[in-house]
Amino acid sequence: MGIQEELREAVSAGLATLGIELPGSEVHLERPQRLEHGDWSSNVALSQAKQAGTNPRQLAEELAAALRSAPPRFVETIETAGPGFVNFRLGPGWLHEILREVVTAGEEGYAASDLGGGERVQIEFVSANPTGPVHVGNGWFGSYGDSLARVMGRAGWQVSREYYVNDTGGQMRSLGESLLARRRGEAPPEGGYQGEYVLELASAYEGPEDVLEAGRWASERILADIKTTLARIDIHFDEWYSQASIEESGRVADTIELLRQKGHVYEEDGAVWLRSTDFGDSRDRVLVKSNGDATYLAGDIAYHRDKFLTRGFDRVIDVLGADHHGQVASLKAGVAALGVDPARLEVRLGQLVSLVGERMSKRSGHFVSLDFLIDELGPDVTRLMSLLSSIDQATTLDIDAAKRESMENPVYYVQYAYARIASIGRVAAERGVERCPLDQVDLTLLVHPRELDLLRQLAELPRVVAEAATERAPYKVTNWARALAGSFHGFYHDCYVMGEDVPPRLTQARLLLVEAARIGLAISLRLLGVHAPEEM
RNA sequence: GCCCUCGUAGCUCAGUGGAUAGAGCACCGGCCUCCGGAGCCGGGUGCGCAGGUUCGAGUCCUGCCGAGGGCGCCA
Repeated sequence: MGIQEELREAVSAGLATLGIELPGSEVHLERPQRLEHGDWSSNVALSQAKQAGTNPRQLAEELAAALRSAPPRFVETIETAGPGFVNFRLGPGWLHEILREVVTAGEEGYAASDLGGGERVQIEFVSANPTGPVHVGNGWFGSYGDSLARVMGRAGWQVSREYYVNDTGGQMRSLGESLLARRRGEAPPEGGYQGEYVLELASAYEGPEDVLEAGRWASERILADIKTTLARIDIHFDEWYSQASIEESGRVADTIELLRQKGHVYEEDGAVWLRSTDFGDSRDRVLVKSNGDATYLAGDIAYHRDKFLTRGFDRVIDVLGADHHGQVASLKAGVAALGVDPARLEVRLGQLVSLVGERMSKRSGHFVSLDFLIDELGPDVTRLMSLLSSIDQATTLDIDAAKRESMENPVYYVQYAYARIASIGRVAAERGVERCPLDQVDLTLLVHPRELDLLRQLAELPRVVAEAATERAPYKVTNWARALAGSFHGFYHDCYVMGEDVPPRLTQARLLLVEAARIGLAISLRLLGVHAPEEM
């Protein structure tokens, strides 16, 4: 049982002596923002006072008194403060226990959990149309989706990463027309693809003057480039799922038939409609156009039928740009019509990324490619920039500013901490200082405020990873990594590991602390997809 | 017109209904005899506006203002 659970149980027991029944699992505990408020704090007196028929301050006082008579482990003082908080100040022992835990669990085990209970979740992200290079926005949500997958994986979900490849007729034809036009030395048709890349592809194309075949050929080349680009920022997929394959296999028609059998479909004006209003949509939607073609929605429903009913994912998370907001209700309705609980489909809409003075559009050819951004900033900066804040936050990226600031960038701040740790290791090796086994190190020597601050930070990582997973918010890991790096730099400055006046036993304890910091940083950087460099 | 998301320091952003709202950047001062100065220490009244809910609101509700996005037999 960790210290947090022990405190919860103690509070629960203390409340019981006052005639208030509240299970330990429901006791709210938090780490106060200010150190003067102790190491742990509970607001139960505030939340329970009303039911108990007393005022919060009085209840807090009574609870504190009850707890003082049988203080939990490591607790040194119990105080009441503010409107009725009960604050616990702990001795450094609990932090030494954390240190032991971090080093024992190591890079693979620390902050890993079974929170997801092995639930099979598919995360679909990027899914950019293979009609042109991926742009900055794709990379932004790509980093998000990939790090979310890493975070949820560490928190006990069984995660699969998927890219939906939109390689169906209409777009392939348009791409093919643009390609063939370029090969003939003409401008692409109205509404075609104007980008430079089409010109390059056209000069390499040696196939027949067939629009569809030219389009398919081009999209394959483009998709290969997309894979290469995403791999530069360490994004890889378990599955590249072809939309055309669903159509060609007849599963779209099949799905529409299934919906018809379930009575959710009707015909009007020569088209086939889904009665999506029965499932919360604002209007009914067309599944088959009057010209006989299936709509995008029909394909998307068939695709999600495959996700849920054929492949059997417990949960599906679609990461989309906010510009896809309009299709969410229809897709959820379609899923519900199939008999799948729509709550199992989670759509994360990311606010759009804009660039200073740029308007991105693939068709017009005006966009900043992800490759360009990586060339400018490097893979680590590119990746971390997009994981600096919530995807609910609309951002305007200023590439020039990012370059100017690159030496002051948070990435370097964090990586520098890692490099310093590695450097300590090298110096220790040079001086022949070897690390003792864990059970021979006297951790009680670690009492410097900087040391304890670093340990407090390390203690947070399991909670941060769990929160990042359940809230689908990998940027929380970024915040933690920055905070840990800050704690480490402070420690590094004030606490020499192998300084002249540092006794060997303290050196040993600090070496272990440094190793724990390294483990924490390595874990967080790996979750973020950023390198942990030995040197810079 | 209707719907969704977002408005926090000069800038980029944190902030499970809790205590004196925090970081980084930029700006101004300090700090190298020892493990990397890409570092450390100090310098700060800003929650778009107005109501409401309650012991307590940056956080929840309503309205307004502002920004972005959506409302196709496009994908």
